[in-house]
Amino acid sequence: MGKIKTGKNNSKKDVIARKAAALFIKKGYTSASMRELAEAVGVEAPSLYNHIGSKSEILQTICFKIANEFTSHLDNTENSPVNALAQLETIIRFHIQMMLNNFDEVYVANHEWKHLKEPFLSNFLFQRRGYEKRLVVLLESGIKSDLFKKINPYVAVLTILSALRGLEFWQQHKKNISNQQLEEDMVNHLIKGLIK
Amino acid sequence: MGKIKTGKNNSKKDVIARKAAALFIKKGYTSASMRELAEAVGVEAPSLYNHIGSKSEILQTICFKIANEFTSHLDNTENSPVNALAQLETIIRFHIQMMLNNFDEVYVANHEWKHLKEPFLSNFLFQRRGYEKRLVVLLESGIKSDLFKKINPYVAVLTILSALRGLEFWQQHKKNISNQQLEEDMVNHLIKGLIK
DNA sequence: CCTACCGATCGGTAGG
DNA sequence: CCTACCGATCGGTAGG
Repeated sequence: MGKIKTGKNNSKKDVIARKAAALFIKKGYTSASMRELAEAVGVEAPSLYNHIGSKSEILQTICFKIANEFTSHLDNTENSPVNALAQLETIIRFHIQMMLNNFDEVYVANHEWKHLKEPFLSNFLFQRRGYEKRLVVLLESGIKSDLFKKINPYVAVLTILSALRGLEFWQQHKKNISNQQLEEDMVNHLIKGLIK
Repeated sequence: MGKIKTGKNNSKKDVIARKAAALFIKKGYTSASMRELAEAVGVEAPSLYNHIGSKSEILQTICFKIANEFTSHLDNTENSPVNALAQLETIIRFHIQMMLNNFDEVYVANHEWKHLKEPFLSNFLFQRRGYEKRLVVLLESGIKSDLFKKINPYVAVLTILSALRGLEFWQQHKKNISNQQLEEDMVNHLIKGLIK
């Protein structure tokens, strides 16, 4: 009875999604052709359409899956009974873990959302903007509580989110440093700075 | 004799380059068609080829112009007689100024280099990698001089470069804060951290 | 700088 | 899941 699988993670649709994410990273959404994707999956191009609706549907699935994971983690964090500094640290660590453990999908969501079709494009941007605004509120509350410096909270959120996004470039260096140390050093830098 | 112009900044080739950068941002290199570019310039598509060699040549010009500006600024900074902290601050401020003043071209160089053709792709990555390595050396020297914490220098460089790149997203907020203050807050955050 | 047009490739469908 | 194929669009050329 080898047919019973652990969840749906090995269905053809999931294989297509995984191969698509890798291909979108390598070539970009527009340059990645359905024929190339079919070859990676091991079928002819028209056969893909037995499992998916369209090329853009694949992109939508990836982008919103990731966006929803970040949003729901933020929901949980905001409801936790710790102060703004501890909440911010939790969020930073979550971003680092997402980058390290879901690299392909996070990368695609960060880089290829531009190619979403309406209304998905507007929905995605709306959701991302909402996420950023909630982080700004968190920073503001930390400033008011005298936990943080009197810095512009928009600039701080931009700086933090951008630095975290930069973990995309980490693959190259992976060998020289453990994920654990990477996380500690980055959290430390973003919160406490560079100077002794 | 109104034909004498200030430099070559208004030649048709420059107009094409500027419109192309804006179009590459909006649609991505692959999705931006030469027909759209022609329309933005105000000619028919085949006429573009009287001024440029190919679509990919436009991308090459943009990417290497920006890469060379960063590299030559780093050359100058390394030769200046100040310590590692002051050098790092100078570099950070230069990145911020480049993002604010040459937004379109920096954005294209950061996002669309993937579509460069060989050998340009390899050259570009080699140059960028060299730039990053020189920053790592600068960080290491600052750590040895006890100016900086004992943090992993690769992580610190990644964090700083990524945060600076994130100024791409700044356009939206521009109204609420001056460029001057943006620069001070970001320099402050990246060097001294967030905590009081 | 234009009109006319080329071969290549695209996402996707028909039909079995 | 395949073969056969569609209309649309691409970057670029010929020729004037």
